[in-house]
Amino acid sequence: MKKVDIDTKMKFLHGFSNKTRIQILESIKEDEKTVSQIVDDLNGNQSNISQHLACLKGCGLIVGRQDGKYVYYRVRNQLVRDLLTMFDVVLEDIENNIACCENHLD
Amino acid sequence: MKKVDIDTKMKFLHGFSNKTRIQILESIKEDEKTVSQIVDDLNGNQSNISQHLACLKGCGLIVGRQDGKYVYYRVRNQLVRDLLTMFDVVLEDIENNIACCENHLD
DNA sequence: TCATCATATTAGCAATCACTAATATGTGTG
DNA sequence: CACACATATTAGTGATTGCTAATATGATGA
Repeated sequence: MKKVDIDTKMKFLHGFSNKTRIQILESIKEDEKTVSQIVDDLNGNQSNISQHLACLKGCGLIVGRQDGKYVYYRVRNQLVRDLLTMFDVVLEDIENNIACCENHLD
Repeated sequence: MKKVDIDTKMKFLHGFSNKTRIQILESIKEDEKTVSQIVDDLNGNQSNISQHLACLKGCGLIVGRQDGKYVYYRVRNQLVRDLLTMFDVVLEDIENNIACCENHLD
């Protein structure tokens, strides 16, 4: 495995550090969507969503393609999808672990 | 897979959103270390590192154990370790992908 | 070409975050 | 007990981030 530059890595990870961005990623995890579909989906503000889409694109997490007057965004590839799934897996595991190890005190 | 609350998830992901925290995680990914060892490792400030350790503990990513006058921290479990590895794998893949798809312009 | 719809960009402000310095707590040892 | 060392906590400040509203760009179709 090639060594990864820490600043590049932080730029990449920054994509996951905001609730709206995570919601966007989840919204388009399985199928591509237009900006307006995403805005509807999240009940969000067009400008705000558009900014976050630009951010996610900059992080390399999503890609967009123009089709007529619409722009479709999707998660870049299967690995990114796997990573999103892994978040849930690890978090669930941690929650169980914390629950079972610390509730002695109740 | 149980459904994961989005705010809990954000709290968890927040752990990965800062360079110092990522460096701490990498520093203790394989073996546990005392706070001062980590401070040395990162060439950091004791107060600052201590705050980030508290944050990472709050995120559920690391655990600490006191041994005499030292506190040893380690990554919570293998799944978290796997997630850290996966960051590198996915990022490397993305970098290659971007490199090969966008350098036509040069 | 003009009007309309989809998306992107910009500016300004409020909220959050990370850092430093100072101080407090806690633990072992003479 | 008193001192030294390891770690945690607090307060204050500067920097970064996210949001909204307004505006700009770009594409379609009458």
